[in-house]
Amino acid sequence: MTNKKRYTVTSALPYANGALHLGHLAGAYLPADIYVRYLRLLGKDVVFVCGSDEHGAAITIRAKKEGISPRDIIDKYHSLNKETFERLGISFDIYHRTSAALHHETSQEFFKLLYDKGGEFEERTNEQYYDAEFNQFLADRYIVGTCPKCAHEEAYGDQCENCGSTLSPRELINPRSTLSGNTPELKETTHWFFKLDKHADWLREWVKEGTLEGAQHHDPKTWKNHVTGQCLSWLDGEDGLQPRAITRDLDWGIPVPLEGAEGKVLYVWFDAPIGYISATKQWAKDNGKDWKDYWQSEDTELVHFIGKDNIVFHCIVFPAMLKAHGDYILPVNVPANQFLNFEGRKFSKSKGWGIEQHQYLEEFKDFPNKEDALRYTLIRNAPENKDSDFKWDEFVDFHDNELVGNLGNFINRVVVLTNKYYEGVVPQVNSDSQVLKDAFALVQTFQKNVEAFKFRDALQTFLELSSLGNTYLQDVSPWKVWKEDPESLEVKECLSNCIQIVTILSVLCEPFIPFSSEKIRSLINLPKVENGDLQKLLNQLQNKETLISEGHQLGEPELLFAKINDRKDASRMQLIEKQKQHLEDILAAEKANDRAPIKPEITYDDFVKLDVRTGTILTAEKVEKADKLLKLTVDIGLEVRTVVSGIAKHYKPEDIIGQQVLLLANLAPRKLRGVMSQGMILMAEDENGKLVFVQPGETWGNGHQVS
RNA sequence: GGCGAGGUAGCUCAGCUGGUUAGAGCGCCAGAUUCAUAAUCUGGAGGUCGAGAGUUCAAGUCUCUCUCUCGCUACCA
Repeated sequence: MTNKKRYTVTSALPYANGALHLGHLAGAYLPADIYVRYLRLLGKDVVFVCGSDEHGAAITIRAKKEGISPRDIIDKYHSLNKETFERLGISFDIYHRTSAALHHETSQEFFKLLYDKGGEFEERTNEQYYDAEFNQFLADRYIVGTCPKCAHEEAYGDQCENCGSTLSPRELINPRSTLSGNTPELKETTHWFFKLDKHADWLREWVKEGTLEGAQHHDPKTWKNHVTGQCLSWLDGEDGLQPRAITRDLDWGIPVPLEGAEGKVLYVWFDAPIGYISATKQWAKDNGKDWKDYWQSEDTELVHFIGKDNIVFHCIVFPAMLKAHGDYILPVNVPANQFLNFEGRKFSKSKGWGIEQHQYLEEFKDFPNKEDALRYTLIRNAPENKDSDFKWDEFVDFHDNELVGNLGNFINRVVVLTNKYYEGVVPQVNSDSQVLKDAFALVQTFQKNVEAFKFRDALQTFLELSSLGNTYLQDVSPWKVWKEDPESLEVKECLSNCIQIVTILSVLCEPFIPFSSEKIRSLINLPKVENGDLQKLLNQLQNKETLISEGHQLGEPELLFAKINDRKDASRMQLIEKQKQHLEDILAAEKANDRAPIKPEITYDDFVKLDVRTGTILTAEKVEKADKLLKLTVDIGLEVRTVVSGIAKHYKPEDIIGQQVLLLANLAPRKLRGVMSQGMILMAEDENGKLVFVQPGETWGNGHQVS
């Protein structure tokens, strides 16, 4: 954290074509929310913006296929995501949308300014395939056709998956649109490209050294390794930076603000990051602020929170745009997170693997602490520097051990004891005791961690503070002293110190578990934490002032958190078991469905076209520069064939010499990794992908037919 | 094969620019305690830091080689 006057914090704009899952939350939204809430607690001037990214071909295509309008789709997901974030306590100052008129204007102005300035864009005209029925130009992957190299009939416009050739759509024989199935026509079209390449030099210096035009802009050591690494691999990559198209032929998006550019819109990655700016504008308008203070003032720190898939856009492309424009500040940090997996696998919507944010809220609607339980677990195990894994068992452990056993229990002990001994009134205070000094030290460590975007460590430090309280309480054991002497000063001091610690906890936890913070405050009968409260607390600790004064009346004891693994009430554990069962069902279903369905019927004539022969492997060797390929020579009686087979992962060359096999002998020859393969070895594959030779059941001569 | 990340206690992981007996949490074992949601506190066991070589007075920490894992990618089935 720099000591700037203002802070502009952004979270990646979600694409309004679907719901978000826990990985998104852990990656870009929760960390940003924590940082922002922390800044607010310090009394900083901060704006936290986000919103829906609502343009792009995926939305129009889906709309056409479903027979609804793009507007229907974006409205649905915009409200779903906005509302879900709210319910989870993600405290955006504004959740805007890129379909808003203000955003269209802002993007067009931005484009126009770069265009008029000259030197930033170039125009390129070429012919592209066009689907007349769907009335749009086709991206490469929306075109299929016959591969010119291997005659595979389902090759994509950019690549043939059969022979691996890199293709361009024009090379396909019999191209078809995947939208309408029709043959697309070629049409000439013009697009604008942003000359990213001309920005490479200063970008490299900016990323590597943190300097901008000779001046120190940020400390590059504060950037995460994987962020810097990925940027440099782009900047120093084989082809370096290339001009990138920033327009598309589409009827859904922001029209290119130029004469003769009808039917063209700004491409998503040009338009989406500008969404941060337009969101800020709208917020400023609604709140009587000047948006320029937050984007064009050197006194402002800009931070983008994103997932690792977005690093290049936020560390290279968008900064280049901002710099090209000239009036804008650049991000001081882009603390991108890696990915969160779910129970050992990637989130997969189609397979039902994982859980979406709104689903979680729905499934756990009867769980008392659902928002903070989730926030806590996701941060506790956030993919800050490497991919991490969400597990239900850990969710239960973290919740029950740390939130309930450590934090909740400490607070409860303190409130119960104070109520028992002093009717809930804060006893005599000594704000200069050692335990409070220790607590202050932990608060400072906590701050250091948050400011370095180490939220996992911050949470751990937070928990250490709660542990400090438990240990202290145990050491003094006021319940023992009390039995001897109910008027003991030691007991009063101990409990008062504990109450001070609870007060600190109630503030520190607010960025992470805001709902619980409020509950803790009500237990100690203080108002909800508000902006600047942490700063106030720091000053008080520094000056050894009391945080909560003698005579203050606490609230009634009440349990903060309910254990999940509760012997008296199984209901919460059942929620978890249900989730785990759901995953097991998916796995079981996968296993059951693993046998591929029977292919479409063929005739006997089709079958007899195959010439399968018995054979024996004579020699085998690895094919160079290929992990899976073995080059075999196979004796099929009449002749010896050279066959390349993808079995290197399953068999060592020396182990299969003499192996009897079945060979598809009349398959068209094909070159693989430079070796001509004359036929194909028949293999059987099980559900784990294990391959095994298919062979005659007894020793058999070579060259006999299989029928 | 290429690119990237990584192999540190049973599990999940910290260990920055090389420097005293390698750490935390969970789990396990033992004990203390009863204010508290079978919570808490204390102590203990457990690691030749993937393998080998090298640089160095000194290496999880630097260099090289090898090996294995994961992701992307290429080649497949």
